[in-house]
Amino acid sequence: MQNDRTGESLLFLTDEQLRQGIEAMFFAYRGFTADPDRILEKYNYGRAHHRAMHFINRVPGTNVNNLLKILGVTKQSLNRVLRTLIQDELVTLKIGTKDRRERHLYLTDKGKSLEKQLSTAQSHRMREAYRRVGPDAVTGFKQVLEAMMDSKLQVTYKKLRSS
Amino acid sequence: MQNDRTGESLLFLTDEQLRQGIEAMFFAYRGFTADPDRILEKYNYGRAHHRAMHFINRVPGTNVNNLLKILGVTKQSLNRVLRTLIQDELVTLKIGTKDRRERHLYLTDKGKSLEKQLSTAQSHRMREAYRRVGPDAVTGFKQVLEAMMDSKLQVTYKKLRSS
DNA sequence: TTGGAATGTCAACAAGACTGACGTAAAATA
DNA sequence: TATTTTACGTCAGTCTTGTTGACATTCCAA
Repeated sequence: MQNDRTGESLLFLTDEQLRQGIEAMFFAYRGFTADPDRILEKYNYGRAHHRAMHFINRVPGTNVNNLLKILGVTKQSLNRVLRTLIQDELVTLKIGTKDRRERHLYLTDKGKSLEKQLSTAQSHRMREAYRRVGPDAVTGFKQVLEAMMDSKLQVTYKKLRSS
Repeated sequence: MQNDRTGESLLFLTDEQLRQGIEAMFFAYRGFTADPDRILEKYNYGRAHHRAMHFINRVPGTNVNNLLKILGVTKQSLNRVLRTLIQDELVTLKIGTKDRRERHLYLTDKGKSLEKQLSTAQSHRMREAYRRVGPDAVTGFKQVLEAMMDSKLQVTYKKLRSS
C-alpha cells in the first residue's frame, strides 16, 4: 500500500468510494430482484425457481450437476425446486442417451412462457438503466462485476457468454 | 421504441447484452457477500446482522424506523437481529431525549470492531476489482447500479452518500 | 384526553438454504 | 467380471431470515 501514485489517481479507491460501491450493490440488488419477485408471488414460486428456470433456459439440456455448479446450492435444495417445476410442467427431464445416469433439463412451452415473463420484467429495468447511463457506463458496470466474481464463477460466466 | 438511431448506438441494449448484465449481477453478488459471510459464520451471525451493523455504523444514533426503511424488512425481522446484537453487546440502545419512544442505535466498541472486520473483507474484494478496471469503469458501475434502484431507495442511497 | 405513532414482543408459518445418511442405477475401472 | 465411482433422488432434521397477525406500552400532539 505504498503511496507511489498521485492522490488523484487513487481517489476512486478511498474508503468512502468503496463504501458507496457496497451500498450501491445492496440497494441495486433489491431493485434487480423486485420485478420478477412480484410476478413469482402470483404463481407461488420464489427466487430459487426463477434462477433455475433462467439457467435451464440458457443452457437447454443441462444436467443436474452442471446446474448445481452454476447455482451454487446443494442438490437437496435444487431438488426441491426442480420437483415442483416438473410437477407443474414447467420443466421436463430427459434421461441421457450417452450416459443414462444423467437427467437433462428443458423448459416446456409453459416454462418458456413464464421464464419469458420474468426475464422481460427484469430486463426492462436493466434496459432503462442502460439507456439512461449510456454504453460506456454499461461497459464499466460489467467490468467491475466481472472483477468481483470468484474466479470459478468468472469462468462459468464467461462460458455462458460465449455459448 | 423507434429505430431512429444507428444499430451501433443500440448495440448495448440487445437482449444478449441485457442477459449478460443480469447474469453478471447474479454471479457478482455471490462474490460480494462471500467474504463477510465466512467471517460471520465464525461468530454465528448471518447476513442480516451484517446489514444492520453496517447501517448502524453508517448512521450512528439512527432510530429503528429509519433503519427499517433502509433495510426493507419488517420490524419483527429486524427486532430478532437487533436483540441478539444487543445481548451480545455489539449494539447499544439509547432512549431518545426529545421523543422518548424512539430508540437510538449505536455500535459498541466490540460492535465497531466486528463491523470493521466485515467491511474490510468486503472492501478488499471491491478494491481489487476497482484497481483492475480503473476509475472510468467504476464511475459507470455506480451509475448503472444507481439507475437500477427503486426511486425511494435511490433517495436513501443519495442521502447516505451526502451524510 | 384521546388518537395515533414508535416501538417491542409473542406466536405461527414459509422459503430456502444447510448437513448427514441412505438408496439406486449406470458407468468406469481394476 | 467384480468393484468402485458417479449421478442422481430422497428422507429427516436444522437454521436463518423473511412474513402476517395480534397485542401492549409509551408518549407526542391535536
